[in-house]
Amino acid sequence: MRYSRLFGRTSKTVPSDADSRNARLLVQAGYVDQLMSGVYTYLPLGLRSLNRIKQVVREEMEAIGGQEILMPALTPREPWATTGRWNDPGPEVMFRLKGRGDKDLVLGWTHEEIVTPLVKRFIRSYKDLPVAVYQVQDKFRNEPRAKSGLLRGREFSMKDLYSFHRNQEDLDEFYERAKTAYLNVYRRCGLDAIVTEASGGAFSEYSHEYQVLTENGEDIIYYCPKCQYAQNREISGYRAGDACPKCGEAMGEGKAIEVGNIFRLGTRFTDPFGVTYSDETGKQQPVVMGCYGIGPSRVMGAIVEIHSDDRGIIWPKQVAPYPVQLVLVPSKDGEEAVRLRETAEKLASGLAAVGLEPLYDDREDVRAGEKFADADLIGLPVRLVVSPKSLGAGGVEWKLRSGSDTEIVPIDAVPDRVSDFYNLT
RNA sequence: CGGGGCGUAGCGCAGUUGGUAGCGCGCAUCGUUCGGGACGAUGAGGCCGCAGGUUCAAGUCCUGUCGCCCCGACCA
Repeated sequence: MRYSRLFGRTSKTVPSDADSRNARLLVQAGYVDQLMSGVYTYLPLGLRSLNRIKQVVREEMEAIGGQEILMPALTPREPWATTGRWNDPGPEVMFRLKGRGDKDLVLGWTHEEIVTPLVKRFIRSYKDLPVAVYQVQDKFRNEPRAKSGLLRGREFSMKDLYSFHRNQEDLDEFYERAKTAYLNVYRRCGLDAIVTEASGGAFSEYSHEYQVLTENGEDIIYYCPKCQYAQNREISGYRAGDACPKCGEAMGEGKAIEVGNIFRLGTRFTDPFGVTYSDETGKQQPVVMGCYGIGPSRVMGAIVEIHSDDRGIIWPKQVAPYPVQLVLVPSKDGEEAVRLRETAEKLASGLAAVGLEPLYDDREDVRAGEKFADADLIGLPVRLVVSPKSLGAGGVEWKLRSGSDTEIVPIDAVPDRVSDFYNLT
């Protein structure tokens, strides 16, 4: 992608209302644009990162047998009335609107009420179980107070997976696999998530939240630095320094952002919709259910909160919008300028040819300093510089965003070098 | 929903006791610069959030309203 043609731009200043770190950096670097409180447009760079996060999520969901579907965001009142959620939580959370004929409609804020009747249509026998379906979709929640950039929006991206089982044991077994899959997602996204016991609502003793420690978090958790056991303060009687119940180590207290939540729902939703199956004896049995949520947009915000410095974002490899920022440093010497440009163009297409299309800063009228500042702000993991200096030294300059060392790499060796860097993961 | 702050050019801001709007950045053109956000010159860009009111006259005073941010309460 030629930077000169990229829709969206970096800015030296940032809107005064973008106060959280992720909002400030993502707006300043041209990843997102705020439409209203808690609602953002994803610009090309932002959408690419968001899509890469979603891709990681999809791969891990598929790995545990999840099958992707897409349910509507526009839903009718009836199923919400069936489960009682039309009135509780009601309009405090739901966006409601009227359709033709004064019909009550709800914008999807979660999808148990939609997926459960859906699954009922296809479940007859124990042979149809277990089944797990998921979707990646924008959710709408009428937050009393949207805040902190992508961390708490009124429209936000959500992956919600629902699993259906013949009994509690089967749910438990799947639940454990989901727990692991979730940790894989966060690890691949560069987040160090802690599985945290949290309120289970009416359905189970606990749910599990995935919490990432950061000063900008909204939750307080107590966690064991040794064995990683953790509880959310909302259910916890612990205090900082208390002995971990699992290993005895002193527990820590920290602010954290919740990047996922998994629940054993039991028959909370399958009962009201009458979802049953025939067991081996032909007897009808209730279907047991679990649900599992990750917010890719919130994950994106959390990544920026954590992986950034005073100059900009520092993307983890897996979720960077492009693998490489290729910087062409302009030259005053006409002949040399042509040579530099040819080298950079060739390198850009060479990288693209092996699936590593760079963000290529081809701007002619911008000085090196500004290009470097933009590269730091945008935060791609690898920066390659084609300049009189680098060519004089026999190649292009290689630098990681996360470090300060530079080295000269021969031009022909660059695609392999970048490729190796990304294959390590 | 309580408390607080703020709405003036794309962004950041100034605007005095009321007299019809300015600075910086950015943008356009030209020249000089050229590896860490350069400099000079010229220029374009405004429903002063919106609606009422007071006044000869409102960015400025009054009332209302909408929006944004922060702290609470609540929540993936």
